[in-house]
Amino acid sequence: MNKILIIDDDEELCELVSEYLSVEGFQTEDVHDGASGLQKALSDEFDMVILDVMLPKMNGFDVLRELRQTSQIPVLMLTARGDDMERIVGLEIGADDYLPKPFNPRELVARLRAILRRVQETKEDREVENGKLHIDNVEVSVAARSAKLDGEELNLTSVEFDLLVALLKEAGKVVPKEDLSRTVLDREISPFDRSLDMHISNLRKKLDNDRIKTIRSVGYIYTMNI
Amino acid sequence: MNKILIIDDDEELCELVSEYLSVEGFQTEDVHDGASGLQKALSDEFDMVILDVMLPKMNGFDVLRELRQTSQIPVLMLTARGDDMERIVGLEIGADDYLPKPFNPRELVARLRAILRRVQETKEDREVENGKLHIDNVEVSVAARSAKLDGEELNLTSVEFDLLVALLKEAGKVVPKEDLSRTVLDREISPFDRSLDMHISNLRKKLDNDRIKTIRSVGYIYTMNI
DNA sequence: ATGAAGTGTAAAGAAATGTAAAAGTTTGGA
DNA sequence: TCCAAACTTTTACATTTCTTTACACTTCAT
Repeated sequence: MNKILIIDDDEELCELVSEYLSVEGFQTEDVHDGASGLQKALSDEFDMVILDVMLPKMNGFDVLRELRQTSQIPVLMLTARGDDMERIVGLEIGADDYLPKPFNPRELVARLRAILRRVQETKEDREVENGKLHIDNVEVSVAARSAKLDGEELNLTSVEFDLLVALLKEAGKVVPKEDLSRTVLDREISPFDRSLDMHISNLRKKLDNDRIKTIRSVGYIYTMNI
Repeated sequence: MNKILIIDDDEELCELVSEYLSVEGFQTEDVHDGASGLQKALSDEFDMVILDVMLPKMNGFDVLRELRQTSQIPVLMLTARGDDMERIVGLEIGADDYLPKPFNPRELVARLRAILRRVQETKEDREVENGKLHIDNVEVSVAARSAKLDGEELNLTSVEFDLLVALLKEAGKVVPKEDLSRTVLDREISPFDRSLDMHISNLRKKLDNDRIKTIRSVGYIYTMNI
């Protein structure tokens, strides 16, 4: 569930929006001036901010500028209809979108979802780019050469780590022993080489889930839920 | 330089926008119907697409829907002013933003930058500028031959410093012992030469993080937090 | 069922690594 | 020049990691 912070001095509007958003599956909280809005926004408990430009004490642009010093939280700004300048300034100092008042609540939701989707995707892209593999309860960072099971660091040897990565990269597909030997042990497999089997055995012990299955006379597969 | 594909049947508008965008530092190319627009968009040579809704042969929504089957390229849609429905549909099927026509070119640029900012933030993590290596909490100035951990000067010997630089330059990749011996100790490694291992051991003590990992029978790797 | 081939894994053996301490080398000042 | 401190390399041994061996067990074709 996404938590959204609404910063707007119009309490009636806040209530209306909150109601609509809760129907759409968002959790909301609203504050009515810039200073306390900024404080809340920096508190790290929200996924997104809806920010009005016209505010008592500290206007929306000032809040946004302050916020962007340290935070990347997505911000959708509410502006007066037709004021192009305001829209531009907002986007240039780091708003993710704006919506002119008065707005259609359906459109508000569509925009919120568009922004969240964007953020989510770039996060995933970044993870992939940096070599993160995340399958069910195991999480592997290739760059950090660390593997976690249920959030807890696994103490894997170098070969075990490479083996896990090789399997996770092809999760759900059978990986032939020949391939594993080449990528993990860096040599061709020979008829009585049991080294790989031993590493599988040790890895299974450490993972302690039954995800690594054997495909007789072919290789191994890391199975996924669903 | 970012390459932008403009899909709009209004050739005059395409030219105007292209001109404006080139001044702002973008490269552009324009096509005037949906089918060839889709083809271009899938060609992987653009960083972003500006897509008009009203198009001959294949309208903007159809193009977007097709495009989203396989591509995550950012798309900004151009819609008729005031048509909420269009905006919403566009966002829901995967546009990253929309802009109602007629639009202020400054606003177009602001929106393009906002979207690209989101997408491009990935590349900023490692700075390798003017002889400085900065990875997580260690910072090395090659020119000054100084290394800092959490802002505090590390008292490294000459070999330790060179070793750290050699590892940081390839952070996230395994550096073979042979290479390290050549670049750091300036000699070929021999079977029972343990000098490098000692320097690694001493460097690890001083760094006091667990970033330097061993890859048995290959070399060492400086791992990164992601 | 029966045997051949493949697999699981404990345990022994081999190889590589970690590191304290000794030995050798360099450096900078008196 | 000589010495002492700082640095590097070698030595030696403990430890870890990887491979091989050995044997019990499973699977599959006959």
